[in-house]
Amino acid sequence: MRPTVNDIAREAGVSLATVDRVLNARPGVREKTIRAVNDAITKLGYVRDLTAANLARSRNYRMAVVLPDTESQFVQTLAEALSDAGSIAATARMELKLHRFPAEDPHALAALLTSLPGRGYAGVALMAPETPILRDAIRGLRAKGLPVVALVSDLPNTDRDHFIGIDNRAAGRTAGMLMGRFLGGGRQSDTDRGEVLVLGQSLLARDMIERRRGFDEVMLRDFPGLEVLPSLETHGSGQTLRQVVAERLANAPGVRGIYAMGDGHRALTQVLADMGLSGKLIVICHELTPHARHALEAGEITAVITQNLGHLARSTLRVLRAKADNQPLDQGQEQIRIEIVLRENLPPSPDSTSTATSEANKAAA
Amino acid sequence: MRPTVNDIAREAGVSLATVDRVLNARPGVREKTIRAVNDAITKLGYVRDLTAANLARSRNYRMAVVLPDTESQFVQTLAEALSDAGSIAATARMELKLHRFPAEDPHALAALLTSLPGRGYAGVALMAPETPILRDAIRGLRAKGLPVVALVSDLPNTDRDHFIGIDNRAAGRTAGMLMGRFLGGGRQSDTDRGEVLVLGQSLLARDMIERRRGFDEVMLRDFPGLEVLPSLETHGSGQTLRQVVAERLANAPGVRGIYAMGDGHRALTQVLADMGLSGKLIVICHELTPHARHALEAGEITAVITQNLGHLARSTLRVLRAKADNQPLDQGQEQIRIEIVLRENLPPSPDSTSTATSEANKAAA
DNA sequence: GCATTTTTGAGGTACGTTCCTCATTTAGCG
DNA sequence: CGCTAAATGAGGAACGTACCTCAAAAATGC
Repeated sequence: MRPTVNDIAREAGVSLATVDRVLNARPGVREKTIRAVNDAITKLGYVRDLTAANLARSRNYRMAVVLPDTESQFVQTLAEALSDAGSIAATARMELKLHRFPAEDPHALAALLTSLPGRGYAGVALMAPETPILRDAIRGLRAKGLPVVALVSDLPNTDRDHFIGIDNRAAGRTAGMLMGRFLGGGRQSDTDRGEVLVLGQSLLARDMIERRRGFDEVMLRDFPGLEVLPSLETHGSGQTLRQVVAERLANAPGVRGIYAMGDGHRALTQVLADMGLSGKLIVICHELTPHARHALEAGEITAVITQNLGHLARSTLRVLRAKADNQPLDQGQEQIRIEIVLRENLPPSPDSTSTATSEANKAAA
Repeated sequence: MRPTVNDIAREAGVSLATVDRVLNARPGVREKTIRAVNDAITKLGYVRDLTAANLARSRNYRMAVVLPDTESQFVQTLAEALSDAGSIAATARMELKLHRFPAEDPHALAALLTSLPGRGYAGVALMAPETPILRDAIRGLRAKGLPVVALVSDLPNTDRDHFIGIDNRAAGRTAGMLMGRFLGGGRQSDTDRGEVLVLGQSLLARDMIERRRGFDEVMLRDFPGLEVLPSLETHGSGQTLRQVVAERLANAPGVRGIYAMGDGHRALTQVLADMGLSGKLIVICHELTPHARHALEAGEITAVITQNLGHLARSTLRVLRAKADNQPLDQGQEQIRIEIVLRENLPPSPDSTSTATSEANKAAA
């Protein structure tokens, strides 16, 4: 049998109350006694039973997740992953509420954030671009004792407790290395000449900037024969994307690869198909959305750099809870990895994910 | 507030005892009453509080993990990951015991497995090659109600409840695609001629066979210009590896890539360095061991196909617990992905992993 | 309508913690 | 040494569920 607090008390020759004071760092215990209790703990190999502890505390975790109201498939998939993770975590006394804010309105976002503490939240996860007013709002949340976690895109100059997402600079470097190598680079033959097109939604978003920076870094250093063209902005519109890509490809016959830093896989594969270029270019893009999956399977996209959104969602919950409890994180588990997906290692489609809730219910019944 | 069993009883107009009977599928309740209770459950959105339930049951999960006593860095890293995950999971009433068996002795393994149920285990995870006697042993465990999970290498023809690991055939295909593309394949130029060396510990192990099969599949289909040489066996010995590789490379000047399906990264990079070939060949291998990390960083290895052992370890615990409780799995979470690691997306070294335990203790104190 | 079986209710104890209160002991200090 | 403040002990209630017993009520068969 595992030792309990009572065993510790007996072993240390103190009362249960004292053990409790030591365990929960309550004041009014002598150094010497604390040591005695800790010795007993290590001697018996006591491990606090968190289930019992949480029960006694009747601790529950109501968490807010704040996302932009963009309709992009990425944000949508993320929202689904989060709500799935939330409904599974319900058995562990967690509750997760999704909030949306108008993507281009920092003031609305700040107002929303400011209103959160009053609604009984124990923590906030947030995906948003960094603005001064957001910084203030986050400071306010932290001051009220709420942990704040940045999602997908970091907010390095704020008080946020943690960032959950990938290093976009490294992701860009990864894309660069793949692009260079796939184009036969590094072998100094004349075949590694050519041009590479880069697409981004908006060059203002920090993640896009970092990806581009990482991409350029590697291309310049390792693949000098390849010329990377200036980024084309799509502003999140498929229409614009098709237009600018078609125009550029028509004028630049030397283009052999495309690096798509943002969304818009469907528009991209479509314009390539229209021009009869499907499968003829090396196409590398980000985020394994359903469209990207199809395009990979069809050979229209060569590789996808992605982050596992299910992992990201579960990590968000774990990190928020740990921060709310002032507990340490399992760094290895919370590290979101930069995944490279080819057609060959495409994980099976998680179609069943959305039914996870109903399955859990069935089992409980 | 979340509804409790008492709320359900009140809502359904029955007693607490009846609700309990329904919830735990105990006999002696009329169909009609069961329906009333379930209606109340759905109406109030009741979710069973697993922490309280486990506490009441004083349920604890003592799990056995059985690994071969190989000294390979892979098995060692896996063992560490498992024991780390185990000590973290201790707070959730889980206890994990590692057992080793003589790698070449199926009878010793079977004897070990047969002795497990008596020792109070609630589940068994197992990494071992499939043999008839093992099949019987697993059947015996299952008959005694113990869930059995295959680790790393599947045991498809046994009664095992679940397999935790990657699809090695797909991993081989992934390696093949990378190898072909990195060697400039698919462009029909004469530069994609060349030979590829394949190394494996033993051609008998099922995972090696599958990797080789997947690799060949892609190479034949997509990169006909590249010739894949017959596998060289290293038998897990660095000595042998160095010898056979040196000999082959000396005799086959056309070799431009090496696919190492098994362990032995150190021996491989060493022989390449000795021959002045470091960084001159495309080298793809499996498992992100510490040596592989260094070699990646140094540019001696081009890419590593790997599975996240921390994830695998945590998944093992979750799956065993779910199986022991007859609960459904979160498929998305338990799916181990085939990861491609280049120098550019190498995750930060998890040096801190081994201190996770002490950190948790500190926090608890 | 009666006896019998089935179903339901009432109540209690337990799980391992947390977090109270109040009394008692001990240490520190002049 | 006595006084005060600090430290400790003793005990109990609570968290939400599981599981037990015994009695009461309802349904069933004849």
